[in-house]
Amino acid sequence: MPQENSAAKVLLHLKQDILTGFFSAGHKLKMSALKERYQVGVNPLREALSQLVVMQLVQVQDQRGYRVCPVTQAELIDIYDTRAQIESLCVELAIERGDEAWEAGIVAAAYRLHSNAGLLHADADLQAWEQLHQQFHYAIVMGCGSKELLRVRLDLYEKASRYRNLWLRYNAGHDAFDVNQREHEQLVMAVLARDTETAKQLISRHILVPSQVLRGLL
Amino acid sequence: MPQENSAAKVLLHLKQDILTGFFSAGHKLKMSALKERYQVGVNPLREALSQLVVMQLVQVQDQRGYRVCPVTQAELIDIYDTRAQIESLCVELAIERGDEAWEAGIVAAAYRLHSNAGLLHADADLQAWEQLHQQFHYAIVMGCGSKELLRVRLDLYEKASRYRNLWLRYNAGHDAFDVNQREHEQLVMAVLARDTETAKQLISRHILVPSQVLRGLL
DNA sequence: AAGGTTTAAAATATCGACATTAATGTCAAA
DNA sequence: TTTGACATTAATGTCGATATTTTAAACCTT
Repeated sequence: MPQENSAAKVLLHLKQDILTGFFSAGHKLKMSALKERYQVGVNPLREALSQLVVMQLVQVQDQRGYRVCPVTQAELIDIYDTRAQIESLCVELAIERGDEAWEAGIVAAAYRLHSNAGLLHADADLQAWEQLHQQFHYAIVMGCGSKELLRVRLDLYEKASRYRNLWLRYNAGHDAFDVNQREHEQLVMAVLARDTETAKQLISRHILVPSQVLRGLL
Repeated sequence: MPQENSAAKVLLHLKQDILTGFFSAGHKLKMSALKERYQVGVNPLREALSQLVVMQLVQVQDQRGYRVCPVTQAELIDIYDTRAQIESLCVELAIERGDEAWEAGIVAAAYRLHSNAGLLHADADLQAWEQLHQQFHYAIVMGCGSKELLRVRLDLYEKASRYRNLWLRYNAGHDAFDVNQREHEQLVMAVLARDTETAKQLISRHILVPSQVLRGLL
């Protein structure tokens, strides 16, 4: 059994706690509290925190410890705009480079997402739906075939998660999701038809709409 | 005087040592050797190494320590292709959004780069030229106005540095630089004329040419 | 009472040491 | 000679302790 070092375990847990909002933006991350919560010493904690600093989820002030990066409206807009640009780029390249297996993957992921639309109405499984949603969009962009580009995309996705989690709570039970479903269908059609321009416009809007909702919340 | 913690100092130094090739690809990074070289204990070292793992410059094998990420031709191609895409995107947005101050900055940076072309023939100052080169391209892309996009671009630039340093040594004294100079002039003209398509093609080629030279070296 | 200074408390950053795990070398048996 | 098991060596990962720095609280001065 590959028992990974405790810094890695703490990293995953702490990252989740930040992305889900358990530790809210600007919150001071005291060593004593973190030691208590994750049951590890200071050194693994500092390793995990150092990594989160690189991911820009945590700030470090010298000799003054760590705190969760604050969220701002300017950053929200920037992240979502950039995500829209990067995702568009991925879609463009995927349409250019994708093969038949890629097409099949998209159809399969779209089917799974559509089948489980019911998850949206029960708050408990919102995260499960989000995972299917994520897998659907990944099925499309993976066709670009570039590990680096997909990594950039994932970084931005995770950075946006803190904001998105707000949006998910806000929209639970709202009908914004119906619009969402239609957008997915249109996107699949445009992508499979290799209609680059339409697909790029659709994916861009798909990402930017929640951002506009969120602006009102900050 | 803001005496930053030693992990941060080690990070900068170690990063340079990896990017410049002092620690070559695949090299095992033993704690004892690093302690000796940077004059610090294991904990600051582990912090710095953790951060480099996130930056994908260092790999960690559990209970088997750290080693410099290997370089492969596949990664080289992917990084440079992605850089070309991202830089094109930055240029496109910059042309769309840039103002007069942005234009002035480009002209100034181009002038400085052109004036110091002599640095190319003396090996000692190759890094100085590279810095001017970097500032020139930054002057162009900064017009896009997106911190996130510029950060992505910087990440890729740094990841490419290991490969680029090979290229710089290989090309020292060669006439590939003359071509380089002409490319810069053309790029400035296209950008200032707000000719998006030409500018994108030029910047893409500008990035991809060294990559093709490097393929032969790996 | 307001403001600045000193003192006490808490938190952080680093080191040294220890337990655990992997790598290396040795030796016997096939 | 090669192979496999065992012992030795080396390196990693973690914790507790310490020195330094920041934060706060109390105190004195005006």
